[in-house]
Amino acid sequence: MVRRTREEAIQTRESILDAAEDVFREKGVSRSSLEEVARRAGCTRGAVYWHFANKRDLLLAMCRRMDATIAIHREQMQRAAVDDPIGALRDFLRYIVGDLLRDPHARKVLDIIHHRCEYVDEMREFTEILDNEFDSKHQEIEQLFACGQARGQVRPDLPPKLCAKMTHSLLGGILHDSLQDAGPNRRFAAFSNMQVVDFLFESLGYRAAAA
Amino acid sequence: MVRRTREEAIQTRESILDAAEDVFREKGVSRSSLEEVARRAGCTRGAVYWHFANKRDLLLAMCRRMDATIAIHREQMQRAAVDDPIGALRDFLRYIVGDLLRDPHARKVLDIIHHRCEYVDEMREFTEILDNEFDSKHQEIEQLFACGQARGQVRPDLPPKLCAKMTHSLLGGILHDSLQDAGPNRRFAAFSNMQVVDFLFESLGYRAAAA
DNA sequence: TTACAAACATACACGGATGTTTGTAAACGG
DNA sequence: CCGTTTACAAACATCCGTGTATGTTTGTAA
Repeated sequence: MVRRTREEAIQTRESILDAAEDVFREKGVSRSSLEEVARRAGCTRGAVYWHFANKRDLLLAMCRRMDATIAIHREQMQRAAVDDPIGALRDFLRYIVGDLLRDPHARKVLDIIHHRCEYVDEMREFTEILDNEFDSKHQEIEQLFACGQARGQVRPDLPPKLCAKMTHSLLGGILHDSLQDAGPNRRFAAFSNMQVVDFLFESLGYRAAAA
Repeated sequence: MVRRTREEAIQTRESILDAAEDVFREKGVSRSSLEEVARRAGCTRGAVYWHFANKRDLLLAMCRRMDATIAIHREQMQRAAVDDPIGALRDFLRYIVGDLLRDPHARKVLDIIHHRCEYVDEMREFTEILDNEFDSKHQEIEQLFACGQARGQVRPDLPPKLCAKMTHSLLGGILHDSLQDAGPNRRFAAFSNMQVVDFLFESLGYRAAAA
């Protein structure tokens, strides 16, 4: 059985990506071989190399696949930020620590790039993908706080840079923590994280935008 | 030249550890060979295998060497916590984001175990070492907040669990962030991190212990 | 129906890293 | 002063994963 139809080929590609998520998560990226990924996907390395240039390319595709989900919410936030910057930011964070961290696919990929992958020269691109979503969003977050503060949504005595750093670091820490435990206490963790986010915005003196 | 004196042997061991810090940080743990570590240390793999069982053992020793520094401060905190739990905790955090993050050795090692290393089965021990200092200190931190709250050092309406999660996540995020940039803006980052810590405790309603 | 190309499977070549073994000179204790 | 052990260097055996090249079958368009 070779030369599948186009649909079947796409299915193969997806199953390779799925398998990679599992294998990478279990063994770590560098310690897992494309051979095992192929086995887990029910094909051979031939198929893997047909769909992807190498392991790095596979990992990249894996990231991009789940990145699509986040991107939608991020764009939505940017639109909402026009007339409620802080509220939009808060909602985005609530989405991340809520829905996103409850999605198994997203959890795996995030776990991989956070704890199962070594960041070094060639891997720079990955950092940038993540950066686009969370990290180095610093500038944008700071901007949002500046706008929000001008509208009286934030405590006036807090420098936007401090607010941004606070928000950014906290989110990073929450991700770091809650990606570790895949146990049955995930629900609680997600709930608790939500509380943390809410407390943050309360501390920053957030009040809903006066439309 | 072989068979050095005892002192020289110790020096060799240290230089291997130093070299490992650099190599691991540059290439990532799995992508760096013991051969290169040896070269960088001015010896051969023979010396490395004499002092350490394998790469994993070397990494472990590396972690322990710098862990010693932190342990001292942690014990000091535990003593100080007896009559000022929250203040002691705050000082400990200030030490971490201040002095510790300014120490080049500590920065390298922390960077390695945070971003240059894949956490998987065998690496569990490392997580535990780190956990002892920062992570899963959750229980202890929560305990401190409970005590502190009983003494009126913390806003009475905040659950200790929330305070702990807040503190813990924030610290994790700060470490994550500030280990990334080794640029000239490190000073500023350290300063800024200090502000973040202070703001956290202010938000939690911290007030000095009434001795 | 033929001819081509897609979608793989199989086989091969290669390097690079690891762990181990052996050699060896100098320090050290008696 | 001599045997033993220390502290390595050098050489060896081995394996594992990667990348690539080649083979094979089947959709599919002309």
